[in-house]
Amino acid sequence: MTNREIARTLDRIADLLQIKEENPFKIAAYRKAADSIYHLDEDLHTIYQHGRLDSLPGIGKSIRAILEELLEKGSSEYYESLIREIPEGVLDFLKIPGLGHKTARLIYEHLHIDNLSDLLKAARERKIRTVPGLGSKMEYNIIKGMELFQQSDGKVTLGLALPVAEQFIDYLKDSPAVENISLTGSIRRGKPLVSDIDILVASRDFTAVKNLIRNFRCVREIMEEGPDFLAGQADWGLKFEIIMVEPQDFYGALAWTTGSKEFRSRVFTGKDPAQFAGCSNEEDVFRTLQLAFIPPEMRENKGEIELANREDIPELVDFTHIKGDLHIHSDWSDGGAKIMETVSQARSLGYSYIAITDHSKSLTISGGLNEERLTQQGKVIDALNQELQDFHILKGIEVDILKDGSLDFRDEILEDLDIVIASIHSNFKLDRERQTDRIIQAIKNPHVDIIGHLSGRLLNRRSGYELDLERVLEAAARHGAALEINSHPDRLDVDEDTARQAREMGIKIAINSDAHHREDLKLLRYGILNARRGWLQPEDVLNTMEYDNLAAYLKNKGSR
DNA sequence: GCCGTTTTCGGCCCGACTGTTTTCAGTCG
Repeated sequence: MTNREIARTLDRIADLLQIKEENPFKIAAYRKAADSIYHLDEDLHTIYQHGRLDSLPGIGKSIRAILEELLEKGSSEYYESLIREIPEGVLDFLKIPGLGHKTARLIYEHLHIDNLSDLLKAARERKIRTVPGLGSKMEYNIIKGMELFQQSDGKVTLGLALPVAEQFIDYLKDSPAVENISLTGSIRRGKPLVSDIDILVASRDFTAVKNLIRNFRCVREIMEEGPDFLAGQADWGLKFEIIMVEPQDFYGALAWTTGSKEFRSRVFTGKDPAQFAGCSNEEDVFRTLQLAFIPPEMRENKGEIELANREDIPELVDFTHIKGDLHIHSDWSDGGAKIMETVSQARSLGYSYIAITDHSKSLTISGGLNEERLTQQGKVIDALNQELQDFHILKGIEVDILKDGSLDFRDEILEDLDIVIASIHSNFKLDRERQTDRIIQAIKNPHVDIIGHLSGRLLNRRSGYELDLERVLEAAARHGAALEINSHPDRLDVDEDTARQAREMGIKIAINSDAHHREDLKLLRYGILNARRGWLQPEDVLNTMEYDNLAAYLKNKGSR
């Protein structure tokens, strides 16, 4: 089992205990342990083999025993015993927004429903209201929640699919039967939600490749097989398809399979695949097509083909352009890492600066900083900056935008900071007009440099709040506020279309990790994919600036 | 269930919103 799967099992234990109304602190202990394992940057198997499970925070005697069982056998007796009491299907109820553990238990006990489709049926038949304490609103809630589900159409986040896809590639690439290998399809284009993992393999021995795949530990089931492909289900229920081609056909096939349906039909219709035989890279393929090379993320038929015809494809931002990360939490609020741990991680990524932007006081659950703690933190950062060579820590805050659009700190406090991100973390359900006014008021504050995760969406879980995007972008452009691409793969917010529109309006974008743990800094890769899908170029992105330029830019912001 | 530069027992992030109440419990962030 991977770290993420083990973390998920612990989380499910916590959910089951919560449905059983066990001691809340015991539940919290399982959640903490799950979180701790989820954010490890080392394989739990390795830690176990070195006898270091005890050293992990939040792992004591009981949970360690469960981990050992999971690592050795892939299952846990404790977990099995819990799902004998509460069927696993009841856990799915929790995916419905507004339906929590208590309600899940009530529905299961009174109606004996243990799966989502029966739940939907009961809601439609108005049976939910027969449960004491539940009413028609919950029925509406369930029906609405299921709609969101069905909209996602079985798609999963890139954050879930990409690591598994990369495990496939790591596993296959070293085999002598595999001469070349690449992601392809929507996952290669970096779409935030993908329906499956597509991988293209160049080989002279398809049988050998198929056997490799069948024996891969991430593969659960082979569902379909053809002469040159194998499709099935991997860990997490992820669908995959491995396509095999002869080595000389690899790059032609790669270009052919990467683009969206619309892109492919415009670029490849009527073309003979044989004409790409022997291409030694994708640039060759595009040359044969008499087009400038189009980066995979752009291949959506949204105007890029016209640009390629004119040899006018822009240079897109990539990781090598990134000089720092401007949205990072530390253990001063709800982050898991000390500031210096984050600094060392940032340095290993080649950055020359970071901004520490913890939560502000209203977000009590996340340990938001009050004025006093913020000042203390500022002094600590000043001292660290004295010691650091060739690296800078910006003093910042992710300040809450309150319900009325005012900020959680007075201007005099914000003024002293190097960088201010303003974000919404409450009152998601204001009407469009009020929500828009609220954000615009924050944008107008001269100390606000960046608006964090503008839409508030959580992919596959929650749609964003009601907003008049046009008005917000106009205000951002007028007042010189930047927008964030929050790189967390569950957010990717702003989305690619908004990023592209912002770019066209001259609004700067900051590609931020919103890291809460050391290794979360690496989530920036998702934000960069999103930025590239929005056609962003290095000069559009705030954190491609060298430190001195950025510092000057931020300093001038207030006077613009 | 975990943890301890006060502690091996007694603590452990909390406040707002909402729907279902008939004075509050459940959910969320």
